[in-house]
Amino acid sequence: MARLEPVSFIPHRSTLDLGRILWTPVSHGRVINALPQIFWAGGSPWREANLWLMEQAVRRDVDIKTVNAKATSLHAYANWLEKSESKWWDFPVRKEDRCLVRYRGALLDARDSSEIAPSTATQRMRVVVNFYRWLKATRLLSPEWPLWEERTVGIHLTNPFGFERTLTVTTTDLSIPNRARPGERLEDGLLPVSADDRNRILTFAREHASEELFLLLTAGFFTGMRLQTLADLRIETLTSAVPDPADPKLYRLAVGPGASPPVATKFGVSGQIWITESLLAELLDYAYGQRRLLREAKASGNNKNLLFLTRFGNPYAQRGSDKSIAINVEMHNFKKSAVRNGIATMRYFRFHQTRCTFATELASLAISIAGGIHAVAVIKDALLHKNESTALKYIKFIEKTPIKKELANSFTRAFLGITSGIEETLDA
DNA sequence: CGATATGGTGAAGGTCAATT
DNA sequence: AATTGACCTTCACCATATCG
Repeated sequence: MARLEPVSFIPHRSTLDLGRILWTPVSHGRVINALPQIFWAGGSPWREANLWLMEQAVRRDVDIKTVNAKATSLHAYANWLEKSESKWWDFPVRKEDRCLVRYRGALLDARDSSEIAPSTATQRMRVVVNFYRWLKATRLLSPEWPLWEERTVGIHLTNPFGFERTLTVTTTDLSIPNRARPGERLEDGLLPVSADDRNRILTFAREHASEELFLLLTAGFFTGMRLQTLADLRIETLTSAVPDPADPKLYRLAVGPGASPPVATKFGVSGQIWITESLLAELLDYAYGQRRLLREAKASGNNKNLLFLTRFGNPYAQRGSDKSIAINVEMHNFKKSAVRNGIATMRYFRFHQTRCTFATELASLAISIAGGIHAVAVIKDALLHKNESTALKYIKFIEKTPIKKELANSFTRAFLGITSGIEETLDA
């Protein structure tokens, strides 16, 4: 197996001094801490690939994360080359014998047998083709035959204001289109859980999970906030909640970089999140409870006002990134224990499904009261979506799924105000 | 299409307190 | 005081959805 290793790299310049080559650090160069480099199983580096990665890493306009993502794709290719005993420069006359064509086939097989997701197959092929483009441009590879056939296609984009423009891109006959799998999928490819399952999950969490996870799940199911946002909620976010004009039982929380205090959101969207009076009260209860105050005491300065802290007083959202590994891990264990205890639907449960479930419930309620078009506005508003298209997916999903709703459930009662309120404002 | 944000996972490592 | 084990966090890595 080929290896992928991060290497520390300082840019140098070579000068000739009395016939000797001297290497001096480039004065404006940056140190690259984790430059990914690929090594073959025998231990020798894949020089061409590593040079390509390095060239991108020194560019200011490319994020090192992107270089890493590319290295991962190229690493997968290197492994395939070794496993299939192919050489990366092997381009014989027969098209089906060429390494790129055979790699494409291997990716398609892996995709069709569900080893990798369709988007991963697409990504891997794209990166490899990019790499070969660079190889050709730098003359590191000068094959006798063309590696692929290129053509130009236009991609239609619609911006949030409804203007259309066309993006012209070059594609090859090797690229793998990302066909969506059959079956309805929503944001992040997740399916919502039923109201019954939601209640079962929350009941189980109340008994078998930490108080923090229980509250996070509850908040996720009833506000639709992402884990990242929940983990970054501040006490002041709760205390400065304002009642919604549409219904005094509903409050709104300000989140995003524009809120005060700021709360993390995906793509830095600022906006207002709906929360029911009772859930808000429960969170505030927890905020001033002994359990959380003990954690607050251990927290450092600007973390003290976080609503959710680990038992060491650390934020659940990992510093310097948007991950929340502590929660991931507890979710993982929670899932296992739930499955052991007979909640079979928990096997494939992801935290993000709480958001998806919220959106779906809200969508079906909004449709039944205000109709599809108003429902799009409600969903977009509640989930802080940038584009209507994402909200529309939920609506389409609901319209295709027979809704067996118990109209008197608590969710409906709680959110009646939102939908009827929107209807009034839109009618006015 | 290309770039990147997001978050899921196994394994290693850390913390704490009961037990030896 | 050292050991042990439950519970938890962190590290390193990976897949994949989404934006322009």
